[in-house]
Formats: sequence, structure tokens, C-alpha cells
Amino acid sequence: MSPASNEPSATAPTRRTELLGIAAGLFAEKGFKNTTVRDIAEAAGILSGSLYHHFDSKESMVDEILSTFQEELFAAYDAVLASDVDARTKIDRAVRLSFEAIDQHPHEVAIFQNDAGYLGGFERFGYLAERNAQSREVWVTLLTEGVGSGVLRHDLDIELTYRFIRDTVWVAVKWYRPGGRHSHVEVADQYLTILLDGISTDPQPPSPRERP
Amino acid sequence: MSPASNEPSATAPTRRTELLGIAAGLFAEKGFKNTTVRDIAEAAGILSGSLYHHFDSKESMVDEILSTFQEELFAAYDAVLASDVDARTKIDRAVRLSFEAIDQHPHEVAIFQNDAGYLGGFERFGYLAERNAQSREVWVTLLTEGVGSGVLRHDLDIELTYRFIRDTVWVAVKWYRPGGRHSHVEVADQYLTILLDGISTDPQPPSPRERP
DNA sequence: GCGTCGACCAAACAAGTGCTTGGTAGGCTA
DNA sequence: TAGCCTACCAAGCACTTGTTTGGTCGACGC
Repeated sequence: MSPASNEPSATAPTRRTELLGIAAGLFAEKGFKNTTVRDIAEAAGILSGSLYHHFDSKESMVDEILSTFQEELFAAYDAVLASDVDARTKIDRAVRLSFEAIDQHPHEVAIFQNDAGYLGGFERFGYLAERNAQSREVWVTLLTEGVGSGVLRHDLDIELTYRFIRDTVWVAVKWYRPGGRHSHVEVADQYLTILLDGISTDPQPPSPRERP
Repeated sequence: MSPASNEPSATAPTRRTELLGIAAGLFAEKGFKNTTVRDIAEAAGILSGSLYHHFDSKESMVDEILSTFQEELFAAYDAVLASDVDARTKIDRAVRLSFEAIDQHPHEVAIFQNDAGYLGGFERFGYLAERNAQSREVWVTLLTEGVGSGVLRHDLDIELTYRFIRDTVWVAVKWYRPGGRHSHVEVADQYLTILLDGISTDPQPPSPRERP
């Protein structure tokens, strides 16, 4: 890489991180394969060849974008898993965490959602599949814990419920826009209301019940 | 859905429809842009140029695949909307209809899910956006009807709920495999249980309550 | 036999792709 | 002034892409 890159981009936005941001936006919008290095360069106001002064390849750009994001995200998940609260609260926090990630890193989430399948075919991106498995374990653990402690219905199909939650949470990146009509907190509220009142053994209506 | 269409090649699988099927499978698996005409030709055992004896272009292949499927799907939705049952039943039927579509036309659904954004940019595929709006109207109508008649909670954000349902249903195409562990009916059952017991004003636990 | 037709081949084309090369301009430091 | 460094340009390379063209082969009807 570069000689002085041991502590990169903590405060000052270098040209490198700036270019990564531009690339992330285009990858998210048009897909990785469908975004050309000339697209990225044009958006940055330079020529395509000049990108290779900063990066080895187009692949290493997504690589850096995705791996950085995933590291941050899973550290947050691990913190939730390790926290000392009941399963229902953990699920609540994990869901809010995800919507917060969509709010703060919409491009990264979109790229992962759209291109993980394609990229996962390369050895270089093997960590994507690992992260996927790790995510599954987080949710299955939480759901199993919830069923075991009685806060979740015992007739749930854990696997299906996991997929239901995972999909519903992450697809929101397709329509959610930071700064739009709803904040990510509002979206999480609504989603949790729908989700929990469906899978909880003790339904908790969000406001005083009107119709008994 | 309908047993068979009347006009084009209802019974005998012509070489043309055979090629369309092969193309659909590849488009669904790798994405439209990421599938080359040489991929399709190779899978069919011919050379890429020979495809142009059957089709005008690669675009017209997806066009035919998607438009045919959409026509069939929305005819089914219209039938549900027009049926003379309460809103909850209509929602139930619409959801089951969607999972049935995923079961019977997984390739078409996957292509629409993954590539509608990209394809929608071309005038030729303007009908995709129209169909999307039409789908939104179907669900918003059903949800509004449900809230109005009191079978759905009155504090629902119709727009958000519509998106949750739409996303949850269609995203299942990413993992559902016809002939796999769960039938599409079982999956629909589980989803409806989670969904309805969450948004219904009258929560119905699926089995006698164990913990009060 | 003759003509026609559907299905396909062989070869090429122009445009677009990721990436490489050699070079340049300006700023910083010694 | 000299040397180095970051950021970039200009031009091109090898390859892939969708598509076109002219031709071949066998089946079928007359």
C-alpha cells in the first residue's frame, strides 16, 4: 500500500478516502460490475488511469469499502450479544443497530445486499460468507435464547424467523433515505412493533388498547 | 394462477421458449448485465451468434421474460382485490399468491428483484415502474380497507407497513428453493402468523397460550 | 430434383472494459 | 538548488462485450 498509512484517515479526509466514498456511492447505485472505473474517475473529476495511483484494482476498492464497514458492524453486534440484558431487549437493540447502520452507511449496506452474491464467488471475498454465517449465529442465538426464556413463542421456526428478520431489516436500504420523511429511529420503532407483537408470547400494544 | 395461456405455444415447448428458460435461469443466478450472450449460448449448446436467429437482442429476452410473468401475476392480484371477502382474508390470499409466484416462477421473480432498478432506466422497461406503482396501490388499498374495517390496528403507518410486507414477501426468493425443506405453503403460513399476529387488533396465538 | 425454411456455424466488428506505462506539474523539505 | 513526493494526464494494450454477416446443413412439400 502506501508508505505512511499506519494510521489512516482518522481526522482529515484524504484524497484516498474521498475517492472511496465516490466509488461507494456509484457501486451502491449501479452495482459493482455495472460501474466502470471511468465512471468513478469522471465523478471524481480525474481520468480513469489516475485511480490506479491510489488503488491496486477496482476490486480492492470494494474490498476496502466492505471490510471496513463489516468490521465496525460486527463489533457492534458482538457488544449487543455480550450485554447483560434479556433476550427481548437484545433483539430490540440488534434491530435498532441495523437500522442505524442503514442510516449511517447506506452505500455500504446496499453494496453488500446487491453484490455479495457475485463478489462471494472470489476467494478474496470469502470473508463475506463468513460474516453472513456469523450474522446468522447472532440471530439464531438471540431467538433461541428468547424462546428458551419464554419471552418468544415456542412454536417459532427459528430458521425461518431469522431469515424473516434479516431480510426485512436489510432490504429497507432499498427505500430508506437518510434525512427523509422518517428517521431511522421511527422506522425501527414501527418495525419492532410489528415484529415483536407478532412473535412475543406477551403482546404489548404500543398504545392503550382501543378494541379489546 | 391460470393453467395455461391461449395464444403462443401453449403446449409444445419450442426452441424459442426453451432458450428463454435457459436465459431466465442465468439472469436470475448472475444478474442481467453480468450474464453474457455467450453464457446463454453455451448453456444452450450453441454459439452466441445463433441466439440472434431467435431474438432481436439480449434486452428483448428479459423483456419477454418479465412482461409475460408480470401480466400473469397482476391478473391474479386483481382477482384478489375484486373478490368479495374481508380485508384480512384478502391480505392472506395476496401473501399466499406471492409465495406461490416465487415457487412457480423463481427466476422471473429474482430477475425482477435484482435488475428492475437497472432495467427501469430504459424507456423500454417503463412498465416495470408502472407495475410497481400498481402493486403499491393493491397493498395500500388492502391495508387501508383493513384499518377502516377495524381488523387491523389503527396506529399502523400504512406506507411503512406496505414496504415491510412487500419486502418480506419478495425477498424470500433469495433463499427459497422449490422442492426444498419447506413448501411455499408452509413458508406462507409462518410468515402470515408473524405478520398478522403483529398487525391484527385481535391477536390470535397459534396454540393455547402457555405463559400468561 | 427443386425451393424453402428453421436452426445453426464461423468469423468478424465496433464499442467498451480493467489496467499499464511513461511522463508532468506543483508543493514540500533539506 | 536539488531531490522527493503526491496527484494527476495522455495514450495505449489486451481482452470482453453485444451484435452482424454470409454461409451450411438437414427436413419437408411439391
